Amino acid sequence: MKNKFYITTAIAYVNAKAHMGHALEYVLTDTLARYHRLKGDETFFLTGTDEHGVKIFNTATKANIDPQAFVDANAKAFMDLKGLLDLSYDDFIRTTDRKRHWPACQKMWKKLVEADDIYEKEYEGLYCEGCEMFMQPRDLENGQCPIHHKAPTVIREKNYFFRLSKYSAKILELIESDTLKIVPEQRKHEILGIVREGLNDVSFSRPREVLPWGVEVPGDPSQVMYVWCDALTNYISALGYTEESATFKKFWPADLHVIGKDIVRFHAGIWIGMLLSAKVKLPKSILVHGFVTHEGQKMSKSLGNVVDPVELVNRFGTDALRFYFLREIPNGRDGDYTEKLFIERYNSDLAHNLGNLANRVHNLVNKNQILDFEFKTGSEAYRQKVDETWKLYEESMDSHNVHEAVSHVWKLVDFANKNIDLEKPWSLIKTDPDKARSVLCNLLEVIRHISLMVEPFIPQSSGKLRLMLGLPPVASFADEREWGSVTQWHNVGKGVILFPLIEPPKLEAK
RNA sequence: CGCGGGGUAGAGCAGUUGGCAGCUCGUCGGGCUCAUAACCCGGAGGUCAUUGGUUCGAAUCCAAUCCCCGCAACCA
Repeated sequence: MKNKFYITTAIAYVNAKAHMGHALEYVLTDTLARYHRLKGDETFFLTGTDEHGVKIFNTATKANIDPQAFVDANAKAFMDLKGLLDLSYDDFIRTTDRKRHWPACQKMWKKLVEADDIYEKEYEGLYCEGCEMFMQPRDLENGQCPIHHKAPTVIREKNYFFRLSKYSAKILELIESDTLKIVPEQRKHEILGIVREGLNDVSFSRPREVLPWGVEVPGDPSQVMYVWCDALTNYISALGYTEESATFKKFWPADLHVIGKDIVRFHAGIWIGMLLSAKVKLPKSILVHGFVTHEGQKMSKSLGNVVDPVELVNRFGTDALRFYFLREIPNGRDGDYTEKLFIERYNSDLAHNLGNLANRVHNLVNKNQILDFEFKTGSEAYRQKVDETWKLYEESMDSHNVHEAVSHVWKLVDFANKNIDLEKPWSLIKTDPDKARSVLCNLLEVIRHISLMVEPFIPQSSGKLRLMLGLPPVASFADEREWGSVTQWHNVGKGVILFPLIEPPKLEAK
């Protein structure tokens, strides 16, 4: 019996290019998807783009570009990340997809109407023309917009509202009981606090004059769906919610939504409310990640300290960036990026610990012409360490704690480095070749296990490692998870430099 | 008294059924020489924010205080 695993990222708003936060989310999600695939779960990994809204419409028209052409170009930049970050998603959904996405949104809307959860309301708000958005009275300074120093105008408009308040108590219960699991725990507390105060009904549509770029409300061409019913529905529209396709039936509900800490309330609140109302099954859990700061500061255009993930990949490579995110950023918390730390982590963990380990073992095997040998039983101590690592690794990965899983694997790398030093195969070669052979076998075997465990983190490097070992790429854990499951070492390659050292930046560069 | 998170070695962090304070990086000393000036071993470095309490014993439980950071309707 095969388990299924459906995992999603949030869809990216395409009015700007991808930043570190997107990259972090994609890498984290990709790693979990890869893990589940190797584990044998039938896995579906979805990502996509959010392409509607006033902001995008205005940016495009100001630049004299057709909105669709504008989002096409921007969405492409996000799709290009697949290669750059080595992402393994199965599908990419765009909210401007009129064939797949729009009908699903409209079906969702109709379901909400059927449940009597959509009602019409005259909305009155303070609108700042400069900001092009509604403002809350508490945001104003002396009745004026603090940015544009102009009094906002009072605008009245017709909106459809979604009766989210009706589901407030139910949602609270779902989160408290972990029926909808929110990890890490810290984020669960945060959202519980918000839900306990009671969720309010939310505006679900706006007049077409103010929101011309979006999905039409069924039965009322004068109204366009506001972001919620449009964007959140992507998680099911891509699977084929509209026609209740086989894919939809197989993969929904989602096993895991991976999102940033700023949108927890929408996923744990509005999205769940919508599904309850439409009588669609609920996602099982939500994994919340933090933001990426730069030298301890929030990245922002105004501070001019934005780090471009694409540039980092070009400079240091895909796996270097993937590894940094996974190794350095603890579950759910904000992570800091500094170039110094990035290079340090890479040089120390990847180059010196893992890369050098693989290199020295392979060179010992090659130099001493013991390329072709058979693996007997191996050392009990090594076997135990590997088994123990697998257990911890799986525990961490199964609870979506990738950061912890990485650190377990690196303890195994340390173990190997320590033992090669204790057993000194380079001198055993001269005194006791058989013993040397068996030591090297144990080490190769450990490296093989490492190549399996790191595949979800750094797939390219895992592939190179396998090539060195003379083994095919990792296909699944099941085939190779046991100690000693590879018995013949015929094609052990030469030691190559897996991770070339990165020169630390010159001081004057700063 | 809005809600939530946190204050542990130079930096970044672990550490709740209370029991001699740990990890990574950096730093200092030693070892090894198979390897990417890598790897291994050892040392130095902390009044665990403050104050009081419970206890044979508290980073860990309780009370109070100080400080930092998120969130409070549409920026991952």
